[in-house]
Amino acid sequence: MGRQPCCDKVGLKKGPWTADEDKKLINFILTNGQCCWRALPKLAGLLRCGKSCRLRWTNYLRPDLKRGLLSACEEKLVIDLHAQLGNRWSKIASHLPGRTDNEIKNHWNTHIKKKLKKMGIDPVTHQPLPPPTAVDELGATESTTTFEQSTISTDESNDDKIMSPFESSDVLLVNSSDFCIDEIPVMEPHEILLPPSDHHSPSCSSSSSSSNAAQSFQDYCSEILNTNIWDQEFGDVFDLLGDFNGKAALDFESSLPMIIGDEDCWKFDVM
DNA sequence: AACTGTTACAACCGCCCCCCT
DNA sequence: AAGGGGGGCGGTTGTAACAGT
Repeated sequence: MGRQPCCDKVGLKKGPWTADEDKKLINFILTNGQCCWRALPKLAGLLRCGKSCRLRWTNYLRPDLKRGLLSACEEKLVIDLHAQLGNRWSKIASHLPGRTDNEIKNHWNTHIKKKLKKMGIDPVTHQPLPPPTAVDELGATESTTTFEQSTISTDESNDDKIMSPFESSDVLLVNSSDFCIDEIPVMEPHEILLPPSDHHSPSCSSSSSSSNAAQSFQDYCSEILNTNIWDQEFGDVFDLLGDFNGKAALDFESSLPMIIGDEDCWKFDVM
């Protein structure tokens, strides 16, 4: 009855990952690349289920992740994309390189929802909220409107028809090979390119040329593993990775915007 | 200083989709 | 064409950190 669990949960560890587990996971992927997640924990010597490993890697350990709060421009983009895509966080994340669906979802639930409500905008429908009723003021009712009830279709087949907010006179820089989280390739460690380690600029700051950014993941991880980073904040470590360093662009597939650049390049009036 | 409430986010759960056989 | 398995996705939970009293 029902489907088998993704793994035999007996004896498997749950909860927060330790530095040692992280190290094992990174070491394994560094050596072997991403392979079958189900088999990975055993091969890597981890008492975790494959799913947990995948999540840990994609949401936290992946070297191309940006850390820290979403910038104002990213936030605007998220709101705009949410208006068009609804809660399809992975789709939204694919337009923000270095951000994960989980991160965006969390940020939406903890920050943006409240901001929109304060502004009198329904975070579900993106329409102006009706004036609060007495019942609302007692906090007894929460909006029960679902995204499906809104005017925006969530039908997958309509993805192509999504209106770009940048249809007018915006200058768009388009690069079809731009990184897209939705399409994380199975990479060998040597295929992962990183910015130089002296790149410490904060998010959305103007930053230096990326032309010298080629450093293999292998080199990078070796550096990390040799410098006892496991005693440090992970954020400090992956800050080495810097941030994206280019322009805002239009994603070919969906005609939706995606950030590939710094804030100065963000010329779109999203709201 | 101690306690309580709130916030933020990492991690888990279960369903769904897609690919392979 | 059907069934099964792996991976992806969105919703939810747990908990640490922080703020307020």
